[in-house]
Amino acid sequence: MSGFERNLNIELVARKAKVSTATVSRTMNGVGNVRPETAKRVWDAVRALQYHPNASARSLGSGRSRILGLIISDICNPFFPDLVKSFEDAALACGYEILLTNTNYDPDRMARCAQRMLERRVEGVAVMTSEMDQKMMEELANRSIPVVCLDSGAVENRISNIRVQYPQGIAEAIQYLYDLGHRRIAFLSGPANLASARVRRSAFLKGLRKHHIAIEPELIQEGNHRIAGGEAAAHKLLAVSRPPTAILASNDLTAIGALRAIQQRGLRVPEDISLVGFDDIELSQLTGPPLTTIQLSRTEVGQKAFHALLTLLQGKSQRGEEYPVETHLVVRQSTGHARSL
Amino acid sequence: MSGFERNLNIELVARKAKVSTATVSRTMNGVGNVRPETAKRVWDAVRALQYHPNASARSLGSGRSRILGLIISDICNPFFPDLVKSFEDAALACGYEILLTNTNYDPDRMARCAQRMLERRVEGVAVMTSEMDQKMMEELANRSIPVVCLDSGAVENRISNIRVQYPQGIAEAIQYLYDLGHRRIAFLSGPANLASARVRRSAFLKGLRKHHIAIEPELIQEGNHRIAGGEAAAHKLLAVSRPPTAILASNDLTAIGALRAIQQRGLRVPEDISLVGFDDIELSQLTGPPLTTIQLSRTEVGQKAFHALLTLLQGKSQRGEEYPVETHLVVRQSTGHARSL
DNA sequence: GCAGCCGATGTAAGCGCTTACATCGGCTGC
DNA sequence: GCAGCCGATGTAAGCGCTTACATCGGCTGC
Repeated sequence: MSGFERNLNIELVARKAKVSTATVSRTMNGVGNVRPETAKRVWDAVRALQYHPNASARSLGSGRSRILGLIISDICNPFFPDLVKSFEDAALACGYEILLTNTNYDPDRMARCAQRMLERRVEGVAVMTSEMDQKMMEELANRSIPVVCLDSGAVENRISNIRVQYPQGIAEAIQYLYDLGHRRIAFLSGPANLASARVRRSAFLKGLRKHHIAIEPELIQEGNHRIAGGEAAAHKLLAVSRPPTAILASNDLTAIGALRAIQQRGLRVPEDISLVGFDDIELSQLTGPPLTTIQLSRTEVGQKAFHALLTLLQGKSQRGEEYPVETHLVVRQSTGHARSL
Repeated sequence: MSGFERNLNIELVARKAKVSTATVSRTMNGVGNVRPETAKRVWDAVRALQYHPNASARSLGSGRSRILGLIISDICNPFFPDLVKSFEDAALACGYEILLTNTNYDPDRMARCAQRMLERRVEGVAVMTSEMDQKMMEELANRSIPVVCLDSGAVENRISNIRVQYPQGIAEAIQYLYDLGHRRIAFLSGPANLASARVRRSAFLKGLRKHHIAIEPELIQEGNHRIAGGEAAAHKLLAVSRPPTAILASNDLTAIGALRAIQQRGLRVPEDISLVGFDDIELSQLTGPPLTTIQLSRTEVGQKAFHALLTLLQGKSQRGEEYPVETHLVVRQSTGHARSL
């Protein structure tokens, strides 16, 4: 109830339980052999004093932080909360704390994130953002810290990769639009400097080629993966001489922006124009009309990222691995037959 | 490039810079007097070795963790990301790390969150969720750790409170609906066990009384602050003998659920029924029609929470304070004149 | 010319844990 | 009956920092 006399540490607990600090430590950590009666005395003392071991001292003493780093771009981007949650839940269940940092799409801030990770001596890092920092990767490698990336380059020693199967879902979507009679299919890409945006774009181009549809540069516009960017890009798309009958967007926010632009021009979705998003964020079910989109499970990404890290940590394999995450078309109401021309 | 010889610690740096560890520490922390030439030698060594001080050792040595705890319910609830981001940005700018934990609306998990905070020796905690844990509050008080709550009870020693001015925005909304001719105004409340939901509800009742509108129990239904709950509650509301002409919802997700229910029944918003949400999450701009709602700035909440904590930490005032956050009606397209009966 | 001060730096204890190693009974097995 | 083992516990060093205190010149001011 009242204040504590000086510092509540393991020694106070040991004194109260009439054992040594080693026994307190062993009891609380469940290592070594402790007589049940002794353990009870220790736990009683812990409870009576409301003792919580100092995590810093624990890390320092054991040489293990039990912390995993999770780097994302921006928690306000609806892509991330699910991912963070699933990663965190999995990590907590295995006794790891997590250090979550946001890069805000800013290289300087990414460097700061990396520094914080290093200072905290994280045991592994999941880099769920494209802005990879080369210096950081080196420093992590120097310290033998395992890393899991998202859609990054090659798998290496202690570097695994979560590979989203973009082409799969995008091929499905194009096939679906093709079957509905669409031949003029536009693409609203993400920012060109974003790796995952580039992959989506090239998967789109590949899909078109497969159906022998000529690629018209004016039917590809660049957004920024945000609503406003999608809206602006869609307006450009709709202003061309022969507008598309269907639009595939690089992510759902872009698609939502496009939806707005289309409706602003007095056109209807899907009667006048079909629209397909990407990601399947919760929002995409709530638009009018609900969005047909390519589903990418963020929960799966988060869980796989954690397990990839855990595998590396447990040293089961020194070498990193690829972890594929599938994508699938989810048909809702923003797509329909191509308007006969 | 290659692996390090054993452990890279402050002593290695001191050796390389030909100074004592104290001088390295002083240089890196910018305390005490260090000759510029000496400081340069130190920084050169730090860079050359890619040295990052061990945060645990730092905490232990200095007795200060420089960590602030932030407890929220669920990062996937769209209320929180903005709050987290603004809190975190403010904290980082002042040299604090943050420990973010989710209670998942679960008392057990809340207890675990509290334990993690205590083990990490956070210097202050922002509890941005209603599920307050009494035991936790006591333990924090025992350790003289400042706390900032959201919409909680009284201000006490080392406990400040962010008080959202619910009545203000709700009164505005009811006045607005009243002026549009609405007299049968329904309320979709949040879960009764949630403190902030109760405050919103009583502010609603007070608003009705002010306009001498009788309170009909059947026009108040309980949701759960999620879309599905709002949908179900709204269906009940629309099934009564004399349905309302306007609905005020306890949060935007509930309103969105209600919107769905209304449209499912072939009714139009706002022609047949007006709808007002609460919170002004980004989503509320994207529904069809965009939602009239009562705005509550999560960014402001996050920033004020941090500054409240900082004030307590700096010991400017031992006693906690109240920090009001205003709410305001934002008129969009989900509200209109009451249908003449 | 020298006492005294102050800036610059070093020494070493201490923070609160973990854990290798030591110790010490009591029991097992021949 | 006793060597040897093992379970239970304690001792104390060590983890990597910070910081109080000590030290040591050189300069200031009379």
